[in-house]
Amino acid sequence: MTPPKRASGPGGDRPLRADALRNRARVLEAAEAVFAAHGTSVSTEEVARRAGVGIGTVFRHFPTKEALLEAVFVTRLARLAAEADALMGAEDPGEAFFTFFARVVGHAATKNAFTAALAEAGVDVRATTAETGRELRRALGALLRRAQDAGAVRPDIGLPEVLALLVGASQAAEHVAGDDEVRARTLTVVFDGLRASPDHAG
Amino acid sequence: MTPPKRASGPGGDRPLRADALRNRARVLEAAEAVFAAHGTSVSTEEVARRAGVGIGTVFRHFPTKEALLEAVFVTRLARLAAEADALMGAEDPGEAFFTFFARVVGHAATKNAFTAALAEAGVDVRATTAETGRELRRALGALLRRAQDAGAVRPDIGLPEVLALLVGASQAAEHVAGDDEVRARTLTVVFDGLRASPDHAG
DNA sequence: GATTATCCGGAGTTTCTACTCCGGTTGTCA
DNA sequence: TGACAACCGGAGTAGAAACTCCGGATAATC
Repeated sequence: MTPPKRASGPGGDRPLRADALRNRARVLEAAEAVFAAHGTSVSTEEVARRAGVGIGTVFRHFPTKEALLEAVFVTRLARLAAEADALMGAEDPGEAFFTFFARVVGHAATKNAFTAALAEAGVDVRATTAETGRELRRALGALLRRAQDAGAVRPDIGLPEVLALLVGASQAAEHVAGDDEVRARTLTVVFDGLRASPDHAG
Repeated sequence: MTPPKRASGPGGDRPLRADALRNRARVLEAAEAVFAAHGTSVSTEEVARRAGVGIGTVFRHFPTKEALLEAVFVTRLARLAAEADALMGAEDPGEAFFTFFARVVGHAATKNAFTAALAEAGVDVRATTAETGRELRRALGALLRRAQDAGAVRPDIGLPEVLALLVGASQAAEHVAGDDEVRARTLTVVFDGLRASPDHAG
């Protein structure tokens, strides 16, 4: 499924050496863990330490810190898009939609600084992020349409609203990270709002 | 109403000199504007420039950048608490509650980095912020209880849930800052969820 | 108006971090 | 197994930003 990574640049590049490939994966994994735990402001040196490699190695694979952040974000967004696609096969469209929503929010609750990735996906800053963001929006849009057709989600909202609510709910979940009951009740409010028929509120 | 500011420290301090008082106010105002426009990561020097004073002056009034940020946050939180108190006199409790909610979110839409202040109020990091945060929670709690007694807000949620939704909705609004229609529809979803009766979602 | 405590300005110091560079090491291929 | 290209580590560099310090200016007081 995944072709072997190649050195950056257009056209005919060589495949990466085995150790390089291994280190790249380690760095990415370490970066995700560190950024999640302490925010995106932690130093690149800390990421290198966590990955068990030198700083030079980190910067060779990701030429700037921003590129590293972007790579982490893209990884997460792609993972989410895949989850959404998987849920497209579910029998109950409404349940599929709300399950996905809850799962995204659940990730945000424990994994800090993830909201930024979601927000990024919505506004398309960088090129590669944009591509993966499109992928996620496509998948989420499909889930939403199916749920609306089944009458499980109000018909008067679109993808932008859902995306905004996703970002907001993730932030809210991060905010009440300690208390699972509060988080559940907060999510219930949003879900009830998403189900509400448009004529409900005079 | 406001007693003249005094030099920091416990016990018998002298009142500030007139120019010192003026500069302090200027710095605070400039900091709020700059942080709102470019985020809290802008340099203290930029704040000083905007305020038309030297860097030394900024650091004399606010010994660290963190103290400056905190002062800005406290100012905003206090302003919100006052707004909430003012709305306690409104005749329609439900309208008062939702008006306040929308107003807070409206601030966040244009004024960046304000969500952080709200979040801070919820978790009580610093001492002075904690005090003002308590004040805001008290006022918001009163608005909520009145609205619930009037049947305008579902009874199965408490202040923590509302606070989380406020933080989340503010983040969502910031995210769709460009599009007022999307923001309005997103807020409608949250409001409908807040109104929904608990047995609605069997 | 003279005196003095207070305050201001901004150059300088310290610290932190992203990023570079190259001698040494390791994987790859014949 | 030998030769070479690719890769690694981490000391070193550059730049930015928080914070300090003191000579000069200014407001308060008599």
